[in-house]
Amino acid sequence: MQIYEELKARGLVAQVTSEEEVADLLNNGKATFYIGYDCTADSLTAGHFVTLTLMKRLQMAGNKPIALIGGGTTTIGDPSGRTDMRKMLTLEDINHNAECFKRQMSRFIDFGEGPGQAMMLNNADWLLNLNYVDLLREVGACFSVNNMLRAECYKQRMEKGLSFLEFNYMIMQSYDFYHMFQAVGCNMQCGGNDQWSNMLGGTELIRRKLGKDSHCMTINLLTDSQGNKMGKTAGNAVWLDPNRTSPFDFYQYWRNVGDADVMKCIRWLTFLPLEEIDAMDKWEGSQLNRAKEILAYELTKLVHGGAEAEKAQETARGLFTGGGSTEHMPSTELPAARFENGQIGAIALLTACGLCPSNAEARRLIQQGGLTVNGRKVTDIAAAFDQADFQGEGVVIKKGKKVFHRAYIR
RNA sequence: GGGGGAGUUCCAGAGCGGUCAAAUGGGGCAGACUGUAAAUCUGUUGCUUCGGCUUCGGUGGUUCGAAUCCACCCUCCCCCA
Repeated sequence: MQIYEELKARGLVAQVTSEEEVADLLNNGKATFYIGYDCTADSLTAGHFVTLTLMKRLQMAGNKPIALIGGGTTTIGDPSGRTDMRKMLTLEDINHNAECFKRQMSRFIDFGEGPGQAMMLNNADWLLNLNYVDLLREVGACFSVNNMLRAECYKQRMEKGLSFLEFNYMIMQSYDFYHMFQAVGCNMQCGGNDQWSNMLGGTELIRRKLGKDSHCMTINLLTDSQGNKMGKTAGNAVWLDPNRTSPFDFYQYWRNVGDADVMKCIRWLTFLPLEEIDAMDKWEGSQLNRAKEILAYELTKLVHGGAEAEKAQETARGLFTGGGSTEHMPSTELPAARFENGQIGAIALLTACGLCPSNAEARRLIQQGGLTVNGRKVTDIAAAFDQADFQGEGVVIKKGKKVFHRAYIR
């Protein structure tokens, strides 16, 4: 099976400009494609992960990837599918974030000078020096405001308001494609399906200015069976940076996906062969727990490496099925100052470990029976623990049913 | 430029001088049930040294007392140009 057919079989492909031509490019290693990443935070998220795996798959099939860091476009902010305007970032923040992205991507993607190796570019290099009038004359004439306003991605903003700044995002993105088409022979753009209209802007611009064809392919957005975006917990992203989302928490996120979503995730995100996945398709009921383990393990391995994946799996098994080690669960070293007369109160312990943001919430948690320390349920908000207990391995705090944390002192 | 409307706690959205830390729904968290799933049910959901303290776009003002009234400002929406 060739790569394009495999992508389809995995259910990834959403839209393509021309199925025939895109398949030809990709299957024969003729594509030099780019995927853009706006650096609005200092870490990539699980949301970006889907496109990163796409990049890797296409690279493995012999195509040349360009990871485009949006150092320039981030200064504008993509309004696609958003109901509010993004916070404006300073140039320093953006540069810092771009550096972080670069480091993370290098874990998956093979960058270098060779023919199949990936390039990394930053659109700040060409966007930031554009001259307004020149730009208007060069590309402004190629865009129809009428069409732009009709674009699906602005739909929500037509009610809530769309600033001119953000409206220009599409033009900047189109310019990127146009620029790279000429500068580095980039003939294809890939991205999430929410980017479709922005992406078409680029092919249109290239056709108008240069009379040449270029292509786009979007992949489906990763949503659960309810239609909610995946890769978020309580509105917070699941990060790829181990300091933001520990490998254990990352593992747990995927270990906990719903029954209805496991196989889809495995198909989309892992690199397991399709035959193997098809065989798992028959699993049902509690058997799916095995599939969830596979999913969590495979993804953790991709993002954090095999050693971390082993640790996370071992820790999770230990915690949920008894025994096992507590060594690799997220932990906090308590400073001696948190202890008073050699003790720390239950509420202070929860806030010190970042398990509860306020004393009130910690108190509530305890009163509602959601705290277990070293296997013993704590229901007294005045409970206190001896400093000596935190020596060595420390104590294991369990918040609710699934959040484990270790607190220790040196 | 002219006219009309709106900004409320994580989100949506009530409240329109005291009984408002603010209805209701969603989301979150916790409990029960379970398979570390889903669905369902229950509780909870500003902070606090539990005396209080700070919230209803911003700044001032009226009042014993304001999310609620007034002035100005900011932001957004709609209609006309």
